[in-house]
Amino acid sequence: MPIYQPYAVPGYLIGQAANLSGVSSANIRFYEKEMLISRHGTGAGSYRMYSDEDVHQLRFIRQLRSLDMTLAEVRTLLGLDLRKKRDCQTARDTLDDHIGHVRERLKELKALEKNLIDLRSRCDGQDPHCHLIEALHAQADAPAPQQAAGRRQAL
Amino acid sequence: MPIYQPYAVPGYLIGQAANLSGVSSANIRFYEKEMLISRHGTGAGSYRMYSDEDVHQLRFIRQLRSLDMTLAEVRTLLGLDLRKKRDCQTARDTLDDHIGHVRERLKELKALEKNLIDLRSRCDGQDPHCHLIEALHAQADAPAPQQAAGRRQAL
DNA sequence: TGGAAACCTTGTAGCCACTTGAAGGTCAAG
DNA sequence: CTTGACCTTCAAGTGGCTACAAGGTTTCCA
Repeated sequence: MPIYQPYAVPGYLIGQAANLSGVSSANIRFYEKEMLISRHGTGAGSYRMYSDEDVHQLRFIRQLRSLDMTLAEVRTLLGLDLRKKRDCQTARDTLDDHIGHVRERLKELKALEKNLIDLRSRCDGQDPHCHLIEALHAQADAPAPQQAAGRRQAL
Repeated sequence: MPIYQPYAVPGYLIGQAANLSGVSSANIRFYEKEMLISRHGTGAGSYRMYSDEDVHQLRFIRQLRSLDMTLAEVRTLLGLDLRKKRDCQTARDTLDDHIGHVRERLKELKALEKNLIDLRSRCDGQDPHCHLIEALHAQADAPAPQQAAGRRQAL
């Protein structure tokens, strides 16, 4: 069964590039708008066409995103030359920063878990008085440890 | 120095409520729009006025947000009666779910940290060839462990 | 030749929980 | 009457997408 195959030109349609890279079509267009991937005219129709290198680039981006890097970080890492010492330094710095972010967020989440477990332990559902709701309201009025604990963040 | 004090009415202006609660003025207006806090007409001017109870409610919301709960969860917990058994159950369920989310995210982040550290260890900046950039590109082309690892998420 | 199926296009809006900015109104004190 | 400290509404931006609507293009099959 010959799948949908328009044009006899070399390259992939966006849907095929999506399948090969694991990045959705809509997302590929989004990356194009964000200038993480370039669009090259096909001549024939108005359909976007992608080469094997494009697909690699998409997989590369996907890989960095799966490491929770921001698109800004991805932009930094895209186009680095592994033979240039400066680029290698840039890559290491970027990664180090990112590891720092991850560790910070880990710390916050661990503190959060502890806090939540402590709260949860106050209520077993037996007492006619709900110590859980009570504790939440009491903590709200406590003045001290307000600024601590993580507000919801990107990572 | 008698600070800015318009009207001799009991209650706080939005900025005062913001200071007392730790929730910014803009954020209070946002919560009002989201119906997490109600606006009561002042009669006098067109300024919003807040009571001590309102301030408590804001602090309560802030407390739940500092536990990384969503506004949907906050909505659920707002207005629960600590004397009702059903409400207590609701509170416990909500908290249990939330702890589940936090633990899931912790797991993901820990896996991520490991992955990143492994990557980082490949490059010391001595080799003329950057093994870090190389590894990133190589991992992008590896077919297997694609779906694993966390894409950036809310928590 | 005609029509359905499968793909593509652009554009817009929505998600979450806010923050920032513009343009202007209201109040108290000097 | 001005200053300035506060308030108002409305709109848009943040990040990284996803989803939808309305329509165009291409291939295949009867």
